[in-house]
Amino acid sequence: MALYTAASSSERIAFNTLNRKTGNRVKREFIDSETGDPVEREDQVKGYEVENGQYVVLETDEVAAAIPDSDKTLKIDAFIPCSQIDTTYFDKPYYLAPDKMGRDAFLLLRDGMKKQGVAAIARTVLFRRVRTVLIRAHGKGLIASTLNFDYEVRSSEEAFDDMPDMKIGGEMLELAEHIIGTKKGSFDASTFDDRYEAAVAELVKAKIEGRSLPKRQAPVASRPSDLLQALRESAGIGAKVTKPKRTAANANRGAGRQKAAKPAAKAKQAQAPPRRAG
Amino acid sequence: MALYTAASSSERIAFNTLNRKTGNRVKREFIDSETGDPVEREDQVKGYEVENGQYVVLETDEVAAAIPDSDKTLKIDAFIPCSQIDTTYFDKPYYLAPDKMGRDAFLLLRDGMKKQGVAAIARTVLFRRVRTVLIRAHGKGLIASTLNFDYEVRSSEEAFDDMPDMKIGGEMLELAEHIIGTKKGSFDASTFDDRYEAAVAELVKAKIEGRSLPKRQAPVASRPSDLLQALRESAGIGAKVTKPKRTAANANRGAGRQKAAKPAAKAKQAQAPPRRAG
DNA sequence: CCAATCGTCGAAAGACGATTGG
Repeated sequence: MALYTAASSSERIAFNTLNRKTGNRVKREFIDSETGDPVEREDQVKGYEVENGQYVVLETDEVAAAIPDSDKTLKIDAFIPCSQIDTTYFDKPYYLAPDKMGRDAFLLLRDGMKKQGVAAIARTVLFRRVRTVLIRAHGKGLIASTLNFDYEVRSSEEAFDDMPDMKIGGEMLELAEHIIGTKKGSFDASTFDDRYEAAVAELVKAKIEGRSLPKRQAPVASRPSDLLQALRESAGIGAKVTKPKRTAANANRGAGRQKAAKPAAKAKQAQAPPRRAG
Repeated sequence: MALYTAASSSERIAFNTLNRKTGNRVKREFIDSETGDPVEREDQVKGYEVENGQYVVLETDEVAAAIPDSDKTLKIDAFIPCSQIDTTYFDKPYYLAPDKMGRDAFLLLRDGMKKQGVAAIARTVLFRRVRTVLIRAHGKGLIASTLNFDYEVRSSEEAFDDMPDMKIGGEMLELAEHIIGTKKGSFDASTFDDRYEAAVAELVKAKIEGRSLPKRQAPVASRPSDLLQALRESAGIGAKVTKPKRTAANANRGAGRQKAAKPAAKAKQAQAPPRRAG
């Protein structure tokens, strides 16, 4: 079977960090916190803090030995009724498709599960961990969701600790149901848009075109991929663009590193945590 | 309303990187990729790569201006039938509990939704983005799942591109259903254990106790939190523990940084501090 | 090339964001 990532934030606008003074990209170097000397990769070891400032040292290969062997298979443990699934455990979704070999078995699994109204609990090694996955029929194929480990999911008891054990009934409940009835809608993913992403895209576009952005204009929400397309088109127009000076010797290195470019604008964390809503 | 993280990997064993030669912790410094000079935080700006090596510069405050204002509320857009929900969009789960003020409204919402078999689609600002969340009744309270943005979820079309449009029927399907029937189980989160985590915990424990670990022993799968407890108990026994040398001048800084240390041996948080969103 | 990892920051035991492994 082949796994395809079903959800990914890779379409987001990606930035690199630059040095304002030179326009060059920035890279990070690891230095000793006491001596300030650079620490090469082969001198970096893992430390488990036993007590304040006391560490047990673990060598890279010792940690690597703990990684489970991957036989690249997906082993089904059991089939469970779809009604029993606790979605709190859901981690990431992957589409599952058959490879050349297992097409018949794949279709049998899909249709058998669909007919019985069950999902499969399976295990597979994914990124160094043995992951439990939940497999369900999904359209023409299957969808596998990795499940959080038991220790990762908190009990709701604490959160609902001082919840009154009271049930609403009678007229009040009818009123609530009426209000709910007036706001019926449907699950429409096209409304799940990302205004921050749109605003950042608009900002970049304005910069490229040499415009200044009106303060706090409400950005038009649209698919970032459309905006990326627009950005690419705008790019030719040119504006305040910084071209880093580079030495001939470094030209290749720099080009290679562009691939590593990573997403996401981190600006100031304007979000102070405790927030009241609702 | 208050939001409580329902799933977190914070109970995992966390390491710090050490310099093998000195036993000191390592920290990272940002340096200019061409000149090699350190780049201070205030000189770090975002660059959007327009073309190979050409960047549009975005200042931190410009990017920050794109962050939506948070009025700290949770606005319900609509109620949708639970049957319509596409779990491919699920991102992270949060428990929702009422604050002092809104207890009645909370219970009305919970019981009204439960009775009608619907979930609420709402919006709130979470970590700089306006997020769409799906709210459902869950035990005594509510659970809110952030939903992936539309552009983050891939169409399954590509993955299921060359899936034969064939349906299994008759005897073969019956056989499949029979096999499924023989492997019926239940959704049991206690079996969702993390063998890698357990093996790493065992490795650390062995190190602390001065044992050497048998090669590739099959680690006993148990809750990492139990293992962490065991580690704490072992810690007194002492073994090969590295104590970083520190200068008097750095003692305070070092102590301060310990807080920053991801508490590997973190005792279970009595109660996760609620993020207020309500 | 993408996605998961990893270390750090800072307060939220969570998210960011550069890096690297598959």
